[in-house]
Amino acid sequence: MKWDDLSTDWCPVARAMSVIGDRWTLLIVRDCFLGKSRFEQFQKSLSVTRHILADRLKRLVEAGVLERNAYSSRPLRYDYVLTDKGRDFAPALVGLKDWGKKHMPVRKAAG
Amino acid sequence: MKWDDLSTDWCPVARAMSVIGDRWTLLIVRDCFLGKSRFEQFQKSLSVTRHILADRLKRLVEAGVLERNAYSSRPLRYDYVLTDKGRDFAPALVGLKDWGKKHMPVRKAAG
DNA sequence: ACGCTCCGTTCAGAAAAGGAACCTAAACCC
DNA sequence: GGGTTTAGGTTCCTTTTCTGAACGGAGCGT
Repeated sequence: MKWDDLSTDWCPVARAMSVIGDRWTLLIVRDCFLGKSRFEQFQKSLSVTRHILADRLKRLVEAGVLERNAYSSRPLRYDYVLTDKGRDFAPALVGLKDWGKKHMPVRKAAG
Repeated sequence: MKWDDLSTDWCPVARAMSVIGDRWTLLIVRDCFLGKSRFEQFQKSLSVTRHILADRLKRLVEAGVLERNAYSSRPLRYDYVLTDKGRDFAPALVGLKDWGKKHMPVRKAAG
């Protein structure tokens, strides 16, 4: 199965993964829920390379999860905000958060 | 940020992603919920390369999401079943499913 | 003995990610 | 008006990861 084929899979989980099933993509969406919206904010928050960040933002916009808006016209700057589709991702994010909170305590190793 | 560093991130979503935030890992877990448990079953279902499948199963076992059990001792065969930690992932999976169902209809392109 | 099933492992080539430097365009600073 | 800073990318090269396909081992049927 190729990555792109996921988007037409019979399983809705697989189709969801075709958009957010990436190392960084879901964390970008999380950051959006936490109020971040700008390239530099994501980059500092995630320490992801600018290269990858630009790519993932573009994909999220193409997928309709984020919207790219000019928040300043004089220096012409863009930011990224959640669409309805993106905001609707909240329950899934909460599910992941709850699981992480319960089953992934912050410790390096057992012992 | 490195992949491994996610497991000690302050954010529980990030810590969750350190385990299941991979192309295939979450789909393997989904298959487990759908009753699959054997290497060949996962491989046929996901069309993932055997190499990667073996690696992801090992990680899931190490993370305590799956358990590796011998289901046959004479030819000595193993399968993988959800632990409590793994079963507890159900709500997150449902969240992803709902979002995929609502926002990722099965069509190639918008018309 | 030969092939089949099942669970992997190994290897070469392709794709993706990482890291750092560079670019544009305007603003701000003196 | 020249140098620096801010913001949002892009480009390049190296390293890591993934893919595809073949191989291995251990039992089982015939």
